[in-house]
Amino acid sequence: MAQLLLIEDDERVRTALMRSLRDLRHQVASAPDAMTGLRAAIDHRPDLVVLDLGLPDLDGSQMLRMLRGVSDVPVIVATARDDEDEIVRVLGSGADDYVVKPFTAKQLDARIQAVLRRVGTGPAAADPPVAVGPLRIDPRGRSAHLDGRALELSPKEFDLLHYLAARAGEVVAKRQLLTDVWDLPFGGADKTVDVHLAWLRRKLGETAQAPRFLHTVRGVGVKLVDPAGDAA
Amino acid sequence: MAQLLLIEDDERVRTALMRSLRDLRHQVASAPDAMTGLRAAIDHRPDLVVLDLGLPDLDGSQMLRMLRGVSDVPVIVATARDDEDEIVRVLGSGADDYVVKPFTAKQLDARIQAVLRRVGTGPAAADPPVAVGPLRIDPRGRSAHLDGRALELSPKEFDLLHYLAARAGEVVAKRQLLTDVWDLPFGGADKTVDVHLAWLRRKLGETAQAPRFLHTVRGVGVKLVDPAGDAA
DNA sequence: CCTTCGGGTTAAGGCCGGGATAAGGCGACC
DNA sequence: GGTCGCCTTATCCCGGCCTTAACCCGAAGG
Repeated sequence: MAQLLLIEDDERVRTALMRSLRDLRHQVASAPDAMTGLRAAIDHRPDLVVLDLGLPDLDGSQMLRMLRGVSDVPVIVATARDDEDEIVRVLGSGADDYVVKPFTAKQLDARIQAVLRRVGTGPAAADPPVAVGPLRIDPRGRSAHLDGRALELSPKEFDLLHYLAARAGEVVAKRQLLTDVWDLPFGGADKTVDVHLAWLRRKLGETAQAPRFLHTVRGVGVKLVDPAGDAA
Repeated sequence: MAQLLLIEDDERVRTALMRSLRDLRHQVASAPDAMTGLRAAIDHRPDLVVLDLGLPDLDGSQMLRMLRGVSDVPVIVATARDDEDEIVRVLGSGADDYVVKPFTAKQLDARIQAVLRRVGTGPAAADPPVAVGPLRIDPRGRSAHLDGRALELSPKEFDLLHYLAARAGEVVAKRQLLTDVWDLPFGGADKTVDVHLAWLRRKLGETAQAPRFLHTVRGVGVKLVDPAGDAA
């Protein structure tokens, strides 16, 4: 959803984060050190930079100043330990937000969305409403309407519906839902997804036998389709 | 579907895998050791590298770092034994995924598809829809349409139809179908294929005596052809 | 002309994935 | 501290799907 630049020296963390952020629909470039990161920031013009503190070649505040010299791209810093002084210093140097390790990709994504919305730049700033046939979903207001009538959804139900609606027509595996919606990259029981789907179906006024939006694809997952559209 | 580089020292395994991966529509180059592999990675610029651990001349993590020095090509490592430490170490060194021997070509292909889709590079990232005459197949939504009308297919039926449609005009042996669609490289009864073909024919509105799409070639296998096209 | 073999079709049975409901735990809010 | 809503987990059930088997037909070959 947004062009990101990830500056992180630990290769393990870097590749894992890139992977997860791409799953969450971002375009991600990365750099292992400050100098490469600066060059990438100049070349790629990202919407936002995620900057790990404790880089080998430059300290965080210096790096921030150099970044700011290049552009006014918003920056989220990631700190290893919960060092209040450093956080204060870094926020004073122009960082827009911070996250403390360890954190999940979903948590970071939430910060990214918030920062982009606040600064009002980048594609993710919009977080646009989704419409699938008679179903309208407004992420900003966390409200959903079906045929003009408001749906009363629990938090998880809303997230699930939003996630599926944003990928309308595409089959999504339950495990994928557990990682992206539930933020459980490893554990978690598929059954939980089934239950929430059942609740959603009830509120959407449909049954599993006569689905309107939520079609289960046996052995694979579920997909949300426009009942009127031909494209399934 | 993608340009692969297979680095594997055991010649028997290497040739078998190359053959299977080519059956699954990949272009495969191979190398028997780390140094040849590095050169091939530089020369061929593959979309993805499949790297066997336990090469004679270099250990896995070293090899990974050198590969990463050459390019940011995604890597899937194949490990002989289920050594958790080694897997963790290797994933930390930048591998994108791993498979444990013994594995089937289909299992490896599934990993390849997943990795390419995740990193968003390579031709296989798309997993494009297939059209053969009036028959349209959408792998993302796992839906198939004939003359604009949706087909209700079971999971195996869909996989089978998709596999044949992606190879339209080409005769495929039943044994090949058992390995690539059923993932049964050794056992399995050809009859199962026959039964599924019969079901498919029924749903496609054709009979074996008057075939429209599915033509059996006695003693060899089946092929799916465009009824309108001259190419048979 | 008869045998053999590959393929087509239908039926039966077992397995497994998914639907539904209920109960329990947990945190939030009051 | 109490109450309420939400999420998770467990259990039961049902139905579809895949496999296997049996029988039939037609073609190829002796």
